[in-house]
Amino acid sequence: MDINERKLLILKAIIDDFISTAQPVGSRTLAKNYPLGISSATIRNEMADLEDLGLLQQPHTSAGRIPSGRGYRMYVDTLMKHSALGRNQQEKIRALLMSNMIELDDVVKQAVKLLAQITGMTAVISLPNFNLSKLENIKMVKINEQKVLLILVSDSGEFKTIPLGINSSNQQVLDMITDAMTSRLRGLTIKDITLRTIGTIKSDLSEYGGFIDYLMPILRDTFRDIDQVEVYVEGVHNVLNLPEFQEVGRAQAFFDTMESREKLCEVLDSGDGGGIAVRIGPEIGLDELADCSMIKAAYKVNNEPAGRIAVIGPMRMDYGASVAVVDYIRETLSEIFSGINL
Amino acid sequence: MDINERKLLILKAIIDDFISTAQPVGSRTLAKNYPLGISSATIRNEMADLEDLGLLQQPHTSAGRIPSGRGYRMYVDTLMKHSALGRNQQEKIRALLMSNMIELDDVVKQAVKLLAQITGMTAVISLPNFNLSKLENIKMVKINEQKVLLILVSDSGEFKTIPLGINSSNQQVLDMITDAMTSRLRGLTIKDITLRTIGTIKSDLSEYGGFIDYLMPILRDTFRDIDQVEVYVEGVHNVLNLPEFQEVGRAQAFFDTMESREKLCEVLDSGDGGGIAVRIGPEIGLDELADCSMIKAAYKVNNEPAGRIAVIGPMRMDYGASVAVVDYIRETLSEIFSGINL
DNA sequence: ATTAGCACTCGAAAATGATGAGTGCTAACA
DNA sequence: TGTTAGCACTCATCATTTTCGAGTGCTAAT
Repeated sequence: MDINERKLLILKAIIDDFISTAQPVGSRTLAKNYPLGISSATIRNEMADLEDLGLLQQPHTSAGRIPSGRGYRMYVDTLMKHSALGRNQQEKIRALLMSNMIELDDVVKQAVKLLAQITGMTAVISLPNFNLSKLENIKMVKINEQKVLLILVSDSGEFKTIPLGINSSNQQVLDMITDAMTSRLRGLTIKDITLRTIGTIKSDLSEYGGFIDYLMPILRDTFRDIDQVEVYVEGVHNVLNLPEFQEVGRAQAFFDTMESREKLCEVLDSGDGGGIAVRIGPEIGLDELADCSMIKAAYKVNNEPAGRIAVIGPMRMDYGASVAVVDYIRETLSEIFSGINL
Repeated sequence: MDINERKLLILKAIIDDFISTAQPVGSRTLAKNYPLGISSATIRNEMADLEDLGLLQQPHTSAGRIPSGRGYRMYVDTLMKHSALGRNQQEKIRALLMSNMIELDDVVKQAVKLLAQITGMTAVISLPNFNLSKLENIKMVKINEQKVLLILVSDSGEFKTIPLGINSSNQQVLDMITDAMTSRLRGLTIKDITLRTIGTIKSDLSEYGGFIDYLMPILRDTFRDIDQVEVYVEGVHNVLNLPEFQEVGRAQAFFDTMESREKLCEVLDSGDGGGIAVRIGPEIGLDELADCSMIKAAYKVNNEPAGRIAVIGPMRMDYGASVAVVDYIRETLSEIFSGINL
């Protein structure tokens, strides 16, 4: 038995219905609510075939059918309607994201909030890894007798501040040191900085020997420790509105997963870099999310792939709408971050 | 009918039992499990009296009794056992909080995590309001052609960084300006800074007229906008383990409340500044938390009241243990923050 | 190939009933 | 007079049964 046009039409109708009602859908309701032009009996036969093909499944004998993972996959790949985002929602997104924010972080935080709010699911976004951007400038500012603020500026205009507990020193000395560091380190990524690199700086500054000996180990440790990728999550609690999360245990497991930065990173970073990706159930690659789906995309900074943006929700999500939102936000972010030093 | 020693003993037993089982407690179990030396019938009579006194209540006719708000109040005020924290837990807390952290923020974040973890409930902590600390130093660091980092240092050694979108200028000019600002503003709190104060700075720097005209409105807006109190929340999801939050709706309402910075601030800041406070149900002063309890305390920085720390959980919480933890953490924080410029 | 008809399945919801923890009251007792 | 044993009564909880209906698969007629 092979799959034909009509079977696909029925599959689409079933999935559409299930997505909006969260109830197994039977032949009668299908015949009634969708203009398929065939009777429920015929639909029944086709549904049995679709089940044999592994695209549908039955929770129990006398229930309707629900889509299987493979069913959703086929739906997403070939059946679903790719709706574009409404004009007014586009406006809203642009307005909020383009309202004069100075820092990339702020824009990204706003974006993830928006994404969660619009989709009613959980949104996740990762920031470009600071480690991988090239250093442009290094500064140290004396805050008080015990504290110095280290400022690392990247060539894309992002910066990172790191407070250091360093005993008294004067600003001139700090400036000399950071000037030397900047000339040695400019153009390198943080990952590139090795013990040797730091050693060369020391030799430039023999006059401040003692202080340098004190400072360098601290800087070495600092550079070594800047490696966490920032991930922002929003709308975790939204899932409580969905029928599939009505058991507290289920919800709790989801929350736990969403609190694990590593798991999220793993899930975000897996797979192709390119366009927009829809991961269904086990495709996500994480047991805890085996009955969820994820839509993710990479946004760009200066036309280079930078961070990832994703929506996570039940398998039964409105793929069409969600893809549209993720795509539009990805596009808007990439546009905002294109070619400008914020 | 007045309240006597025995009634109090029974009340205490009931509350102790209810706290650990979350089940209405009846006369028989009470007689069986507690060495009260009287029969269940007598206990029944006393319980009826306690109910008349408004200290107990009955979910329905044929159930046991549960404590009322007033019952808990009496329990907390006069009956409960004030347990001290175990030696090893004390060690753990000290070790974690005193491990060389440079910033007050970091210590506080660690503290709130600990508090949530130890109590198994939700922990909230507010940071000292930066607005109210005296300015010690002001710096501006040029990040790149479009961006300047404003650094405000308080006399307690805390600082705040604020990125400003300011077009090109050179570091010398920025230094001149911040020197002037520092000498004018040192010792003031941010709240003290008015339009007039800013005006006086301008007159000091007539030579940079144009740039000042450009800069001042930005600074004015910046100062005006630094007024949010930071609040950290941890362990919101812990409540899902408690029987009183097994209905999703209930949990959701709680989560929503915990996400509202304003509500939390309101609740934290209300009432006396002094020692440790236990707020039971409606005493919290927030409808959404009317069936929760909160234990809160103020910690000190440099021996001045600074931020608040609190645990929020169901009315049926282990008050003795929770008070002990909150108290110990408050004390440890105050100690860490005493007299030292971090 | 399609569909009407029918017997059958099985979960969900409602109805029923047993259980038992709990109460209040009364009367007997120390 | 305070305490307690005894008893009738209440009522949530749980298990069992019943009913209901949406849904299925199969067969025979179109």
